[in-house]
Amino acid sequence: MELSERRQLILKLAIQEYVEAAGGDDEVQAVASETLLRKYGLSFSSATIRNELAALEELGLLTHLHTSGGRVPTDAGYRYFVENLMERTPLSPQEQRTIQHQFYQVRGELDQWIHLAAAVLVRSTQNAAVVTPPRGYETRFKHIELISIHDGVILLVLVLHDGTIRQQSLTLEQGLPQEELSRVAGRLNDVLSDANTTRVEAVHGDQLEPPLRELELLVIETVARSMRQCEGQMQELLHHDGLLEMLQRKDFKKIEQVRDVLEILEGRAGIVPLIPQALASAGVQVIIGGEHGLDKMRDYSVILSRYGRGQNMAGVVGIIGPTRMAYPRSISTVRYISTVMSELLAEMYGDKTRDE
Amino acid sequence: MELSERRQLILKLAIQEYVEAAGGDDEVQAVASETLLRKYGLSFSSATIRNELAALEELGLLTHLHTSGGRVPTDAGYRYFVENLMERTPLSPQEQRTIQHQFYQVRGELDQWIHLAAAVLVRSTQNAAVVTPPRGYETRFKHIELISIHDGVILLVLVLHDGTIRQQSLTLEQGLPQEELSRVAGRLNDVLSDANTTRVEAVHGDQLEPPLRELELLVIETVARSMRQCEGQMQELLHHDGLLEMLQRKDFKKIEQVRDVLEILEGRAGIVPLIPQALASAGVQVIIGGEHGLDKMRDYSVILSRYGRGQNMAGVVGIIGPTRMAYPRSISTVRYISTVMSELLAEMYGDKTRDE
DNA sequence: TGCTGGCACTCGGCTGCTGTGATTGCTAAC
DNA sequence: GTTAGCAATCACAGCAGCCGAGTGCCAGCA
Repeated sequence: MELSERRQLILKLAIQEYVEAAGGDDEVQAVASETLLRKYGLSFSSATIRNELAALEELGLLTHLHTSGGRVPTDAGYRYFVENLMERTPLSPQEQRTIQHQFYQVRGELDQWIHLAAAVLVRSTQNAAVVTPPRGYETRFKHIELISIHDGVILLVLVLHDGTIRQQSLTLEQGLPQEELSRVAGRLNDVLSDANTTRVEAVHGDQLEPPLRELELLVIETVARSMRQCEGQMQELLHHDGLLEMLQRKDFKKIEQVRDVLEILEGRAGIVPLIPQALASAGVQVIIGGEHGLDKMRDYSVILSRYGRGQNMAGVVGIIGPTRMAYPRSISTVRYISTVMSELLAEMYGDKTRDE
Repeated sequence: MELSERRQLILKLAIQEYVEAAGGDDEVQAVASETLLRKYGLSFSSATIRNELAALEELGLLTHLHTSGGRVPTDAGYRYFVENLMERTPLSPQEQRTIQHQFYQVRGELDQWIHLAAAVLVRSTQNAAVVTPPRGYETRFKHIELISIHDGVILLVLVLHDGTIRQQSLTLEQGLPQEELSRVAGRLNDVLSDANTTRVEAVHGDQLEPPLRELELLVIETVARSMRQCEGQMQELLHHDGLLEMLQRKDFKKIEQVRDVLEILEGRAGIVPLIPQALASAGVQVIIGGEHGLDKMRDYSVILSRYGRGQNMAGVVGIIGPTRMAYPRSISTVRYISTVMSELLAEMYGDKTRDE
C-alpha cells in the first residue's frame, strides 16, 4: 500500500496519540483532528486532517465507532505502523546495563532466568509476559541418579541434555542398599548415554542378576515414559507473569476481558500454537489483534521472539497486551531480552550448535 | 453466644439461602423474610421471621445494606454457622474413589501431586486453591551430583531430604572429566550426608589436590547457599490454581476484586502469613473475611489444612474464595485432600516421623 | 407474653428526558 | 488542493419520577 508522506505522518501521529492516551487518566478514547493539530503543530488545518483521516479510513487503516467520535486504528493500521512508520528505539544503555546485571546475579540458575526474563518484560512494557525454558529439538538422555529414600522407595532423578530435570519416585518389592543403586545408575548412564527417546525405549537391560535386573527394567521404562512426556508438553512449561500489572492499566473495564487474557496466558486459548511458529522463525514476530484468526485474542497483540542457539537449545520470550500497546518499546524490549538470553545460553553450552 | 432453636434455624437457613443464591443467575442479593417462609415452609409468619432477623442483626450475626434490602450474613454470622450450625457433609464414596484414582495415576511424581491437589480443590469447590509442597522443618542434605555439561561448565544437582531438587550450573577455570566430577560428588555425598545447613557451612574441603579442591570448595559453598535459599522461600513455593474458575462466579463484578484475589494468590498480600500458622496447627483452619485483620482479604475466606507426617514433612492445602462460599462442602473437600496427601506421603517416606 | 396481619415508609434501580460538549462531514470560498 | 464555517450527530451525565421489594412498627389476637 502506497501512502503519501502526509498521510503516513498523520497515521503515525494518530496511532502514537491513541496509544499514549491509553496511559493517561484522561478518559479520551479516540483521537480527533483538532487534537492532532494542536499537539503536534501541523502546518495544515484540521479540515485537511479530517479529509486525510477519512481517506485512511477508506483504506481500512482507521475506523470510528460513532459518527461524532474520533478515529481509532484498525489491526491493519497497527500493522502498517509497525512495518513502515515505527522508529526503532533500542533500550537505553542504562537500561541494558541494569538488565545485564540482573541476569548476572542469577547466572547458573537456569530456572531463575525464566522468571527474571518475564519480570523484566513486565516491568519494561507494562504488559503480561510469557517465557518458555530452552528446550532441545529432540529430548536426549544425559544422566540419571538413583537415591535411596526409604525402605523399598527410591528417588529417580533424570537429567536431559537440555538441562531439564525430572524426578520420580519408584517403589520396589524389597529395599536395596545405596551402593547397589549407584551401580545400576552408573551402568545405565553408560548404556543410555546421549540416547534419544526411541533408543531408550529399545534398550533391554538383561545383564544383571534378578533383584537388580528388576530395578533396571523399571528404571528404563520410567525414563522412557518421562522422556516421552517431555516431548509433548510445551504449554505446561509456559511461564507467565504480569497479569497483575496489566490489570493496573486503564484498558481493563470488564472481567470478561480479564478472563480472556487469563485463558490465553494459561495456554487454554490462543498462545500455544504461536510458540512453535516463533521457534521456527528468526527475529521478532508481531501478531496484531485478530490476525491469527483466534477470536479470544481479537483485542490483544502478541510479540514473540525465539532465543537460543541453533536447533538444539531454544525457547521463546514474548509479551501479550492490548492491541493498543506501545509497539516500539515492546518490540525493542523483547528483542533485547532474547539476545541476552541467547548469549547466556551460548556461554553455558558453548558457542553455536555443537552437534548437528 | 446462646441462641434459641428457632433463631438458630433461621440463621442457618438465611446463610444457606444467601450462599445458594450466589450460584444462580438471579440477581437477588440479600435474603428476605418472605423468601425464607416461602422456600422452606416455616410454621410461623414472615413478621416473626422479621423479628428474629432483627434480633440476629442486633447480635451482630446479620446486617443489611439498605433499609429496604434483605439481610446479609456478617463475618460473625458465618463464624457461628461454621462452628455451630453447619452439618458435616463428607464427600461421597464415588467422589472419594475418583480422587484416589487420580492420585494413584500420578504416584511417584511428587510435583504432580501439588497440581492435582489444587485442580481437585478447584473443581470440587469452585474456588481458587493453594498448595505448598511438603517441606521438612529443617533443610537437610541428601545427595548431590555433578554432571559435565560443556568445557568448564558443570551442572550441580542437589537433592534435599524432603525431596526438593535444585539445579545450578557452575563455571570452572578448566574442564574436568566426568570421572573426576563423580569422584568429588561421591566424596561430598559422604562428608555432607544428612547435614543441615549450618553443618554444610562449617565443612571445609581440604583433602584433595588443587584442581579438584577448587571445585570442591565451590560446590560446598553453592550447596550451602542453595540450602539457605530454600529456608526462606515459602511464598515462592506456593502453587495456586483456579483463578479462572473463580472468575466464572457471579460474585465478581469489578476488576479491583480480581486484582485483590490475584495479589492474595501470588503471595503479595495476606495468605503467606497464614501458612506457618496452618502448618503449626492440626485440623482444618477456617478464616472468615476480615478476621485476620488484613484489609485486602476482607471479602474473602480462607480454608487451610496441614498435611504430612510429623514435623519433618509437611505442607498446606487450602482454598480461598468469597466469604459467601459453601463452607460445608469446601471444608469437607479440604479435609479429605489433606488426608489423602498425608497417606501418600506416609507411603513414600514411611509411617510417622522417623527421626526426631 | 408471644405471634400475626396490615400498612406506611424507605430506598435502590430502572426509565425516559434533556442539555452539553466534542467531533465530524459537507459546502462554499480561497 | 486547501481552508473556514456551520449544521448535524451522538455519547454521556444528570435529573425526575415511578416501581417494587422489603422492612419496622403497631394494634389486635391467642
